[in-house]
Amino acid sequence: MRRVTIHDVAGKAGVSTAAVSHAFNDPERLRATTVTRILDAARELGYAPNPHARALHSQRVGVLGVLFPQPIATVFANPFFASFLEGIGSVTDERGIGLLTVTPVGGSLERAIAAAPVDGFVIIGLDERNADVAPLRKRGVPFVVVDGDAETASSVNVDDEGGAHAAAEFLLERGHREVLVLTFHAPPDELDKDLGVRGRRLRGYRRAFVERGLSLDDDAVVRTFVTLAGGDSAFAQAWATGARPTAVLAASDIMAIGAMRAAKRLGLRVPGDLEVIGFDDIPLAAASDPALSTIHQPITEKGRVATRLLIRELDEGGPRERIVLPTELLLRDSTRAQPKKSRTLAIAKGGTEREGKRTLKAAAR
Amino acid sequence: MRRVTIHDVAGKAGVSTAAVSHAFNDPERLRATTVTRILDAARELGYAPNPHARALHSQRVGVLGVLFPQPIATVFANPFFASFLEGIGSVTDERGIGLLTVTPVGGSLERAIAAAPVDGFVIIGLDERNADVAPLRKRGVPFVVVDGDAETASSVNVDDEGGAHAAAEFLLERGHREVLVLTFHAPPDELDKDLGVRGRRLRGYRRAFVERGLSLDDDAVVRTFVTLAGGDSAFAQAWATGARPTAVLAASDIMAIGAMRAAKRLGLRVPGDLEVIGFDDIPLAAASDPALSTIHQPITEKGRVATRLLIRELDEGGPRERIVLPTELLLRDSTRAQPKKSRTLAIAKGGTEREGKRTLKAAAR
DNA sequence: TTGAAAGCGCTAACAT
DNA sequence: ATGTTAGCGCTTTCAA
Repeated sequence: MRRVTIHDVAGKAGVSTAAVSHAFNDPERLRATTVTRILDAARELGYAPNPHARALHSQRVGVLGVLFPQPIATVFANPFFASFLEGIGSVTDERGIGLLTVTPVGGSLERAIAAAPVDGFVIIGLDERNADVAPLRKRGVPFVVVDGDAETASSVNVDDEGGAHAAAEFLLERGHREVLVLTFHAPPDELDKDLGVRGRRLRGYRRAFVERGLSLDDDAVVRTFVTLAGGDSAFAQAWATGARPTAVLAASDIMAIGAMRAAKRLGLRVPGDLEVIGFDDIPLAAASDPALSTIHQPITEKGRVATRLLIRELDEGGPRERIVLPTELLLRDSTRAQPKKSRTLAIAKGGTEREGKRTLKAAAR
Repeated sequence: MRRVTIHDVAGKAGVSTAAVSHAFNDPERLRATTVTRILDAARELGYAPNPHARALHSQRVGVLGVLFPQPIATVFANPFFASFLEGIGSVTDERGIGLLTVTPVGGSLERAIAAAPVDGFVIIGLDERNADVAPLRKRGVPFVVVDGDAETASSVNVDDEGGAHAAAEFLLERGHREVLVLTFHAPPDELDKDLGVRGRRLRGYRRAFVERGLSLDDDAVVRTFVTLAGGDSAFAQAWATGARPTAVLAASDIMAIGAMRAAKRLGLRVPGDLEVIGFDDIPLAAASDPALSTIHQPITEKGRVATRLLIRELDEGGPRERIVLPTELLLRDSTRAQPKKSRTLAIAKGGTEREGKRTLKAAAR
């Protein structure tokens, strides 16, 4: 069942292949009757242009890649990424372009990057300094970095440090002194450098302590997996080793929810005996029981912004930008009620510098 | 910043383009020193083969498409699809192939299908009879149908009717007579034909009633959106119009969870005043409060099976298969406890015919 | 061991 | 208005 090509159509319609191409791409150039004849022939034959040939010629496939530094199964299992992809998808969809998820092939991103039929990449959670980014440059397609720093490409981040600081500050202000901090395991290549999102959030927590003349002890900081089970076991284990926290700061909602589960099992009431603040505001946060107080970050918007940036760069070679979206403390039911007029207590400062609280855009470099 | 091509490498290494190609794909053919020289040149230049050119020639891109008949934003927002994609992704990942989500472009799937640079499609929720499937044939690439019937392609389904029957039977057996059934809105092209998944589940519920000499009244069946809000408002509205159900059968978990939310708001206790059984067993079902009793279907496995089938067809032109995976009633806390030795009460019969309860494979047609 | 050259299917500049 | 033709970048016979 060989695929029918432009030649077959040309033959059947008694014209050249150029005519067929024109009939599809620029019908005005041809006499109307010819166009009809060609289109009829195409339909009868069931002709559809070969996307690879088209891509080869036009140097454009109409597909964007989203690069994850981890197996694809773990990304779809993660509500955070689902929301992020939702944002990306909403703009690719509206522009009629495709979305390809790109993940390591046999452990290496390089092969995956080289082989991906895409016009550009959105990369998430990968610092530009990362070795995996080199192949991207080789590939010669534009990319934008999300949740990571970049010198030579546009980037989209949120104010992780500000958000974390707001969360810690809230708890400290209320008098908590026994606070358990749950953070991610460091990625293998990063070790203890506290780079990226994890480092920024940790710095935010720590700064709030320091500002009050307190310190965040190392044994109050537990690193674990970014999963329900991770948060659960981390809390349970801390408890088992004698920790008696009155509050939890979790660097991700899913870990926070896990910690709440463990706390409930240990007979603690949330927020009565234990106040908990997560990070991210994934959809599950609002649905958990009790509903999780958290640092909201605009996950979906982040995907949208990054994708628009990439498309603009593709279409017009637009300037690089460095965007930082705001985060905010969102109080729900895992913290004890305050005045509670608005659910939003504070909007963390946008940008790590002194810019206002809205989107921060830095000029091209 | 023009992309470096095989010609550049050939020039730099002082060989022909053919030699460069050989160095990469069949180094044995060349003298070792030549290979090294070529590879060095390639590295220095930062050469990476153009995936489009490669695809054009080999008629293979190494990418599979997943076709959704709906906007991409709604698919990532839906936990069911996330699990499904997780299954697909786990096998594409392990085979080192890419995953492209394909959704309607400007309302039409046809353009999207024609333009997608893929070697084959997994299509979900689209009956083969659907008009949108014709372009797929034109495209000339193999595809497998999930959650839909197919004559000319392989298909993967679950025993929807059996599962639904088991759920209804469980409730009826316990004496419930006022049962509210929540089902999907019919897709526009399907109208009232009760085709596909929706029809099969509804038939399963109905059969359980009929078998006991009861009937499932039309006003006990509410059609709504497959969302939390859909289930919530459907239940609330039924209640408002005087319905006083003692049990709910929901054709999807998310609607079931929505209904529970509405019930709680109305002061009903689940499962005390109201027993609820969902369908699908999405991850959220286990995490809801109370944990949702449901008909488990192997969502992730379905994705895996479909993808393996497709890859086999691609690689070896394997035979078509028609697979039906089993469903089972899974009792958690939204139904009142029974003996409760095992959480699994019954395994619905696999297959709509009389096959056993394991995977049903029909021979090629 | 290496290279020349013919495609793969399509587009578009340039004829006619 | 329609056709000729030269690529796009790579692979792969076939010949040298």
